[in-house]
Amino acid sequence: MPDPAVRCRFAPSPTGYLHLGGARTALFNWLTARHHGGQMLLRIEDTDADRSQPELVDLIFRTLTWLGIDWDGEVVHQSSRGEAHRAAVGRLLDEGRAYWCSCTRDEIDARAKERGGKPGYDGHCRDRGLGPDPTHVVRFRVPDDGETVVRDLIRGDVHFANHELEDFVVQRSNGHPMFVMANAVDDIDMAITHVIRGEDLLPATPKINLIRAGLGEATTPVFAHLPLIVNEKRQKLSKRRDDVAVEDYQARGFLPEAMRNYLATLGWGPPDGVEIRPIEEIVALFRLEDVTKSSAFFDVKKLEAFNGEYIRALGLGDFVERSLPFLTTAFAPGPGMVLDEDTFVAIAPHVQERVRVLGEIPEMVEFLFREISVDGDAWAKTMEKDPALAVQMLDAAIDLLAALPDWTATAINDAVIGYADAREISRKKAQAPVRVAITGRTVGPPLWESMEVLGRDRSLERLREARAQLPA
RNA sequence: GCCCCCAUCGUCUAGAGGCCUAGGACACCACCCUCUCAAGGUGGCGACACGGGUUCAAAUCCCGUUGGGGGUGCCA
Repeated sequence: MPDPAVRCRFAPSPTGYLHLGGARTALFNWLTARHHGGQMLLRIEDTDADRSQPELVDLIFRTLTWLGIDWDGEVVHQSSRGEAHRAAVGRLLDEGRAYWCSCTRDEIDARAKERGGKPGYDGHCRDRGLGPDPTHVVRFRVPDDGETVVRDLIRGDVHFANHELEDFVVQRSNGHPMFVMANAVDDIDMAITHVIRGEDLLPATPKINLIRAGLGEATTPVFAHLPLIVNEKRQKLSKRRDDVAVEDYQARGFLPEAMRNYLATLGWGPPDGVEIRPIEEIVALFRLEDVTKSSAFFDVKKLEAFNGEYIRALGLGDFVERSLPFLTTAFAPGPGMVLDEDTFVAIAPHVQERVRVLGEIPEMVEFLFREISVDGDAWAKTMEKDPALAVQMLDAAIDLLAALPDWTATAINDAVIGYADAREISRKKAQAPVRVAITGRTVGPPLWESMEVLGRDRSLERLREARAQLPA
């Protein structure tokens, strides 16, 4: 049911392009916000100055927009909230919830090794009464006893024993807040009601709740830790190993609505089982409570199937418009290259039902826009395997088509197929040499339509060229 | 090591104790259609990880085992 009080946020850190996992997180936040008629906010988590790149922020905005994920209000840049973060750390310090620490990583590790057992911080500086220093960090004093509970809409209550949590750093020695600190403070100030993010953040959540409580915040937001999107080895998608940049999928010719629709099925399914459907319906049906618990494999094959359906559902004009950028990229002006939009429009209906991604289009229609180079395998399979038949069909086609009164696909079909049928040559075999002569390939759009679009002169020219390369 | 999460066809999922002989989608296979390739149509293959409980009844609840994953930074 609608609840306009719902406030979600997507909080990427600009350390790279938008990746699949981030896009899915953004989408589920957006679906939740729109489902309830609440707010979808954006926050850039750029507290790690060394790793954040401002120019990547714009790319993230563009990619979200491409996916049709919009947001409300001003984007919050975490880097501009230093004052609020420092004030919060100060409050923790004043109230004895946090303390200054001078320990280096090496010292911490050395002590851990010495005492054996669990690695991690031992609370060495807890009661040393240290003050600010350019080399000191601030650590949160985690209670020794009790437990911290994370209420998660997807996973139920998750319990963490406080003694398992070490005194974690909330402020770096350079004065910048750590992720959990900035995250907790900003979520409070932005009045976030639903924190929807990847499951990898679940172990950090008790720290955030501890900070909230330490800051005197009586409530916690509703958490929803989404199942991870994994690769074929069932590992979390990684930028190094896997193809995760959403921009790359855009460049390959995936439609944003197909991508968005597919992403919605990763960890969620509509009650009626209808997977491919308008986003409005998904918004209406989506419920965080229904999100799956286990990780989901990103299956490009299935994405392609979705994309193919979306492409076929496009109106012709829309299809052409979306295809053009891929054609102009592939068919950059040059010698022997003429990209004629009308020509593409003529063949487009046949192309539309044959591609799964728009990036496949140039290869399929290349023969219309420049001189062909016959594929070696194609030539061998059709011309060299049965030269007699190839010669017969090519000669027949040249004669019949030169004399054809009307240059239409139907007329071409009747002439060539009529010839083949009369001589009991299988249609499949009869068209093969002609196809290779015309397109240079064994597969492609319907041949007769292709020839109609190519035109009589160019078609005959190619047939004669191919014929010339075969024995007399 | 320790903490946490997860476990239904190859994959994404439906399933909230009897509607399950476990449904759908993608993939795969076969056939039909057909000028190639697609698209479309029809059919097929294919799963409740294992072991204990609870119950008249368990894919569904509980416990354990096994397996997988995530986390364990002055990254986020």
